Amino acid sequence: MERETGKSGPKANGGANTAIRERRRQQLIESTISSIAKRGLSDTTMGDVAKGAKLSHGIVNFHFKSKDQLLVETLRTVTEEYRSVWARAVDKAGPGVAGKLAALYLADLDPAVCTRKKLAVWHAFYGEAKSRPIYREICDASDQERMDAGVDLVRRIIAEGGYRHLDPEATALGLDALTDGIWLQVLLSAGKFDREGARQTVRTFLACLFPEHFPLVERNAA
Amino acid sequence: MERETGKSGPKANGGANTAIRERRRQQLIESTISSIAKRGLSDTTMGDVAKGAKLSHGIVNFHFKSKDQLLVETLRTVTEEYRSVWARAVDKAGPGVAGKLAALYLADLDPAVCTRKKLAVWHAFYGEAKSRPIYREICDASDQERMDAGVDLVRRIIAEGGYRHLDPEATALGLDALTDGIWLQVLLSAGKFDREGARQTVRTFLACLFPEHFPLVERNAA
DNA sequence: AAAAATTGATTGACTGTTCAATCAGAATAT
DNA sequence: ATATTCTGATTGAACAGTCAATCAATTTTT
Repeated sequence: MERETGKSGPKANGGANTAIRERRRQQLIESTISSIAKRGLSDTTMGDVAKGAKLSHGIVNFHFKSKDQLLVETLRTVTEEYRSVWARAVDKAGPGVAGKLAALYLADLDPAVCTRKKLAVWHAFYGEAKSRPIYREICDASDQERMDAGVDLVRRIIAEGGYRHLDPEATALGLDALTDGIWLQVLLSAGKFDREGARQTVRTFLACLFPEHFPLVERNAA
Repeated sequence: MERETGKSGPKANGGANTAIRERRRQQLIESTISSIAKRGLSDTTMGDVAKGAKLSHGIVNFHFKSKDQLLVETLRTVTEEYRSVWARAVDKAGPGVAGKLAALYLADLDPAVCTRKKLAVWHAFYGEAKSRPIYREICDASDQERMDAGVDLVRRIIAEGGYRHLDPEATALGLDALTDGIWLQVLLSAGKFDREGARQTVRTFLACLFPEHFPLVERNAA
């Protein structure tokens, strides 16, 4: 039955129902995130994922070649989301270096990425990064990009403020470590995370590093 | 070699050869650490552990009631080791507050704890902390103790230096985050970790926070 | 002789993957 | 328009493999 002749064109049904396909994939990835956050990576089964997405058992392997691929794409999704959050934050910040710098490092505390659910996913993969090089590759690209952005801004603020005692790479690495560490505290703290407090801490550290750019506000002896 | 005769009492052979028993347990825990670091937590099997310890597969369940218990005791061991490292470091440091403070936070970079193997173990458990409350309990005790020590020292150094703009809890939390974040970088960096550089970074942050206590050395424009 | 360790086998539960059958919706043909 | 055909999406069951745990018989160590 010659169907592909005529208007259908070459890719005919190749991109058949891409809409529903993509929605299902998103749905399953979302369910994977939830399951990892709730049960951990090792206790997340294909059945859990399917059930969480309110789909049948066998469907996961229809949309994803294997469990491994599902996990990889889940990590990729979360990573990409994070990347876009900090990139947009830096972009939105004013033209000043200090503002951009603060935006970059405070972006880690954005409610869109700084939730226990998301952080549980990150760290679940971190725990296996050593045995699964692919996990590292995915994160590395994002991390490197952010690190470069940080070093660039730090270098510029050092030039502006004459902070001769600071090394750009080391300082950016330290600020990176600071926010990563705060993430860990969010993950391990039993829900009682003070976001505003964390933002204040980051600002204080920035103020101590770059006093010419960030005002050191006297605290009330509360 | 009077073992269970005489004084052993009622539990007779219950605690028969405690020495060798304890050595085997340590041996198996050590193997568990290596396996987690190499394969990740979810791919670590009882067989792997036994093989790594060069013991037979049936023996693991002889020394540990279950796999879960083995994992818990592994985490406990690593945690305890860490605790003793920083406690000793603070103790050994001179009487000055600044020295103790530096010792506390630099202890995280001690080669005894700051190895990818050990850090992989930590983070493997972190990834499942949410679903396994027992993991959190073990870490929490240690973390709280260290946090208290940090807050105490920070509070004293603030008093000494009149750093009125710093909040003790927030600052200690930030320094904690800094070293935790460096750990993460060690774990994810492909082996090329610069320990001395990390120590320098920590010192620089301390110097910016407490300039009266830590000299801010001018860097050579390298 | 008693404790510790080994070996091999076995059980039961669980999991990722495959697959035949069915469904739903749109395109095609009548 | 109606019937027919096609195809991707979905289901549920079955399969094959793995793993933790247990056990009995045996050997080694102390």
